[in-house]
Amino acid sequence: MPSMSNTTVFQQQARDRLTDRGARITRARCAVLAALLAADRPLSHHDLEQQLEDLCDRVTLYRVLAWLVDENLAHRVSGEDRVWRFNADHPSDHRYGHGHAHFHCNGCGAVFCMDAKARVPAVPDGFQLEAAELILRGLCRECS
Amino acid sequence: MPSMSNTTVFQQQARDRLTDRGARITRARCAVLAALLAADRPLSHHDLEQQLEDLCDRVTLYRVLAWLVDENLAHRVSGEDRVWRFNADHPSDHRYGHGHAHFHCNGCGAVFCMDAKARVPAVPDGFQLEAAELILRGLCRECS
DNA sequence: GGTTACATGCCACCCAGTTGCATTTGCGGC
DNA sequence: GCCGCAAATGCAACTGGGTGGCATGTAACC
Repeated sequence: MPSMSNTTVFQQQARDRLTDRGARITRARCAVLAALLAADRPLSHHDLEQQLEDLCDRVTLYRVLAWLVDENLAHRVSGEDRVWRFNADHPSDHRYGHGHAHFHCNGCGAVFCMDAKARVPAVPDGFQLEAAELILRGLCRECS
Repeated sequence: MPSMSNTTVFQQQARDRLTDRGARITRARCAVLAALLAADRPLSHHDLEQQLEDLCDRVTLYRVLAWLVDENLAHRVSGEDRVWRFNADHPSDHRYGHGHAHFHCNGCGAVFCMDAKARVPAVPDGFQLEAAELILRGLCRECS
């Protein structure tokens, strides 16, 4: 990736993902997916709203995010602060495995993806386990 | 506990806890704490509101719950549905250890406490780990 | 270029939780 | 038993994340 700006790289990646899906290429989808791909941690609706300025409506942003999750292009992390954060799924480079742990910073509220995975325990009879999620809490680099 | 109804037992337990703390005994606190003690799983604000009918105001309920958490008489579980659920802490019988796993039912949304505990992994340099939480998802007995 | 189904913008709304403030109430002291 | 006061409660209005409905705009196929 020579003189191409990072932004453009992610924009292109985003477009490629969308065309792979046979989905409609729209400004909002490209921008949101590119932002998620570029981010090193899950972004909240609020984060994205700021980053994208008024590229699209608040509601559209919600809908695009929901759509991305639906299409398995992103996944949703629910935080202690009752806001959802979104991560682009990286199928090519599996930076983090599926069901990887999330670190929630008690200081700034940010969420980070970790390599660690949840070890799946046994559950009582009658319960059907489908997924396990490991949540870590503490202070991130900035807040320590 | 002979002819004493369960309700009364928990009411008494609740009163005892409050007096231990040297805290003021109020109708709302007794009722809420008793309800939590009697429950076999974390209760949401909504659950409690229904159960207590109009024993107290919506806001008071929020305040009592916050106070109980503050006093370490209860703890809070955050669910996927963005509502908080509350569990009485059982210090005498440690039914569940601290930091025990929670099972979230994808069917009815209920949350259950489990014996299993999170295994604490290593975190990257600069991060300070304070707590680990294990979330299990699937179907509960009723929903399977 | 024209058509059409899908995406978007705008509106008003819902729901969980909070804040401010006036009123009530538990409880220790008389 | 009664008083006084701090603590708890009730009420009303508010906040903030998220949703639903519907008219308009637009990507993609022809």
